[in-house]
Amino acid sequence: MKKDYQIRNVPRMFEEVTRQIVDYISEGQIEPGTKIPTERKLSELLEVSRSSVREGLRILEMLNYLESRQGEGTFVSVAPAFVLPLNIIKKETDQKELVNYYQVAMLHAKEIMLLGFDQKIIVNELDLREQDFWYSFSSLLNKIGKQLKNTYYLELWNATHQLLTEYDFYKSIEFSLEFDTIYINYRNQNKNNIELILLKLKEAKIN
Amino acid sequence: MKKDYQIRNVPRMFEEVTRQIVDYISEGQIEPGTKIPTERKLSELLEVSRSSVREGLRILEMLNYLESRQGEGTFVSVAPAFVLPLNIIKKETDQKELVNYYQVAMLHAKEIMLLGFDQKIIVNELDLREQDFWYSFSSLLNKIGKQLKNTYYLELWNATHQLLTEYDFYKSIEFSLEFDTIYINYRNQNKNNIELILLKLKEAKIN
DNA sequence: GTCGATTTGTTCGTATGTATC
DNA sequence: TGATACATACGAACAAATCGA
Repeated sequence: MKKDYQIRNVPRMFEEVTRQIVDYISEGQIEPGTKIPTERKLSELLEVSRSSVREGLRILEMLNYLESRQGEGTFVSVAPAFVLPLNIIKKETDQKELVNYYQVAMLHAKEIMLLGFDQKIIVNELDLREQDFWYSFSSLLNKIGKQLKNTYYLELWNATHQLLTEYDFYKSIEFSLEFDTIYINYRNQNKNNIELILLKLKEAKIN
Repeated sequence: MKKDYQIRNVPRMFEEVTRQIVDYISEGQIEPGTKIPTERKLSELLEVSRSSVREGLRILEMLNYLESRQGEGTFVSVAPAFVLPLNIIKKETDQKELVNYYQVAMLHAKEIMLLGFDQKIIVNELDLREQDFWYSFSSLLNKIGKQLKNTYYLELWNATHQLLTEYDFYKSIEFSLEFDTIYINYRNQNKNNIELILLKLKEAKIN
């Protein structure tokens, strides 16, 4: 008699711990930066061993709910809506995976700019002459994206962009485009031009 | 002299453990389902304590690189490209967050269908008369998305869709649409119709 | 600048629960 | 039933970092 109809039916201590701590934070409306009880206190409060508490804390730390610092304590931080495993575990990766992330990034870049038009979001004071294309582009997207009702498009952009930067992906893209071209087209509300540019960028040749 | 220019400069054991295990898996091209050495063996091999090994394993388990089963062992599994913290830690959530995820989901649904057109992906044998709209819709997207060069759009759809289902979000959407409408329009390659339908769905009223 | 208290990081030994044969 | 292998869990101890008196 197999029980292949049920997976992970046994809850484990550390899962309970993560649940409790998340509840503690969200119910208590604890602000980011606030210190939470020490591992030993949590161990007493939740009536589990310190080891189990630590396993739970690891999970929350990795999801960016918390940050632990030796000698100081454990602090609440701002959890992202999306986590990219590659951002946590730096491993060897083939170009194909990165291209996939790149296309997702560009999809969200496009959505951010188009929604920026619709919601008439104006971006001023962008002086990035010294910076490279992708840095500037990301700055623009952040200025727009933060003002959108839905900030998840931007979150996904930032998560993928960070990954692509750390894996040094952009250098392998063949394209010739000044950032100003994008910036000016956005300010002039040339929707069609922007769509065209972003499409070309998305379909750019990768070395 | 403060060292605020550097965060997390001290690597911790469990981080080293995760890195090593990931390397072990990817370099050895270990197939999903394969058993990895026991915690005690890993502890000896990596020359760290059992607790540290376990903290590392927790991380990889949560990112779906691994799965541990008591009494059996720890097994390699297929890691996703995106992780949604809400899918791991079930906590109370306000509707606003879910709407954000919903819009991201719809963005990717649209991308999957449009790319499905371009790449002339044909979907047959879809008999879902007994199922509800979202189940059928997701089935269609999966049939198309799996055949795309870039499967990350589908991954993001599935991750968000799973979340929305578990949080029982769809019942709060006001819309009246038969799945057949979408299916027929896709088969007839009515690109404009599809775009229109998906836009309406994305902008649907939420209760 | 030193000392002591606090707190996380890490290790080890032991006991228990679960699956397989 | 028993034996073995393995993950789960606990608690005590010590190391290392931080902070304030």
